[in-house]
Amino acid sequence: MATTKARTDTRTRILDVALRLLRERGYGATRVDDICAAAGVTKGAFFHHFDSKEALALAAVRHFGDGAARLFASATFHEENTPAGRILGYLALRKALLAGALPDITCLAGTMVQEAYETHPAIRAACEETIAGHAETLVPDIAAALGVSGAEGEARARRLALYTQAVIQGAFILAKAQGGAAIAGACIDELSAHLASLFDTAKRKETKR
Amino acid sequence: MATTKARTDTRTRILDVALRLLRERGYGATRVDDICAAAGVTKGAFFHHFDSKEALALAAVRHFGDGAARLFASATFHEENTPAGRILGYLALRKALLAGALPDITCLAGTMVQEAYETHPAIRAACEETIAGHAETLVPDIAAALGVSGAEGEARARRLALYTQAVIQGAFILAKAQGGAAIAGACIDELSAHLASLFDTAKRKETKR
DNA sequence: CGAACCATACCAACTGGTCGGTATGTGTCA
DNA sequence: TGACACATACCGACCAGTTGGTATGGTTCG
Repeated sequence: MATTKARTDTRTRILDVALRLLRERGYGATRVDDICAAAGVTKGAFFHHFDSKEALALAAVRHFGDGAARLFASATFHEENTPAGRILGYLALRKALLAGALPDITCLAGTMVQEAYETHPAIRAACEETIAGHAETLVPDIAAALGVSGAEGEARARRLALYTQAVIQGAFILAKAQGGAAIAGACIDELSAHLASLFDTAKRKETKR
Repeated sequence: MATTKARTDTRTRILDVALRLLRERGYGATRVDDICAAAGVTKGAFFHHFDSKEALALAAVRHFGDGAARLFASATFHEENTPAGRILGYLALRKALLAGALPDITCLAGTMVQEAYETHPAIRAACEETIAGHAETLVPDIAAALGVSGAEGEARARRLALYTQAVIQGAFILAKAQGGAAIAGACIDELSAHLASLFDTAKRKETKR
């Protein structure tokens, strides 16, 4: 299986490098040659593994999504014993992840979709899937923390889950504009307070009942 | 003054077209030739008015910011007679502006900064200025609605003003990912409810006192 | 077993087209 | 007449993708 391993290594190396460069420069400004040079492979190898630059971008979004999914799935906030605690723990982790350089902490899907949404439908769809899929992991806990259920309750929870993603994506934009992640931390704090207040109101209603 | 007028016309026509194309495709994917063709001018005219593509992008961000400033300065929400009413009126206007095609309603600064923040410092700075300047127009009313004052109160209001911009920027990203502005409306609704709740709490405290 | 065959992984050089930018000419108006 | 506002034609660098090949390791069959 040496061949399979080598193949995986090279492909993954290209994807890791592409992930970094795409987050730094965006899709249009990232040259295939740059990726090849940074990954230490030739262009022939690149086009052996990926049909086109667009196919690479697609794979990179999925690669990014997979990595993020693994990261959050294995995080400790799941051990909190209330739904509200888990959601606030999730946000605390998101804030903690803001340490580090901007290209390492921002969302590839959010970055690329702005360039791609009108011109590259496949990339747009992959970005949408990544963001929506991540938001979806929050829905059950948000619904439970709000004390809602049924289709309508789930819809409300889903709207809030997407709202959290909007805040985080917007926080990244402000961070990029300001050239530092500080503002993003403040945004996540504000979001945490907002959600805590919503969960608190829900809990009080529940207790009263 | 015919020459001055013609000059202004051409320059403005280029800027208007560039604004549209940059919002549709981003900086990297927008060709100077595309802009020239769409504006009905030749390349010579383009480079007569702008030193480089980057200079055009810079001017386009400022052009966008100027237009937005004019739009919001002349809006009717300023006639609301409470600070909270004006802020919620502002958000209602932002929601109303979501009608129309995505490239027409999204923020050029937020779109371009993602591509430019690492590679084009001048563009990043112009985007930052546009976003921060717009947020700044909200600070006095937010501070008043929160019933805070002094340097610390203003800082709190400024954080909230930036938070509103983060939500709106993030809402645009989700809208682009989903291919429709509906989600952005939901995000602004959530933000409105959050702010209304904050203002309400502040008001109650004030009354009690 | 081992020779013939084949698929996979990768490489280096090249190509055809694109794109930002320039050099130079032309018409117009004060 | 000269300064300004363009137009035309062109350049050189760049860049996604191709081509024609090699090296390696696995599979088949006598």
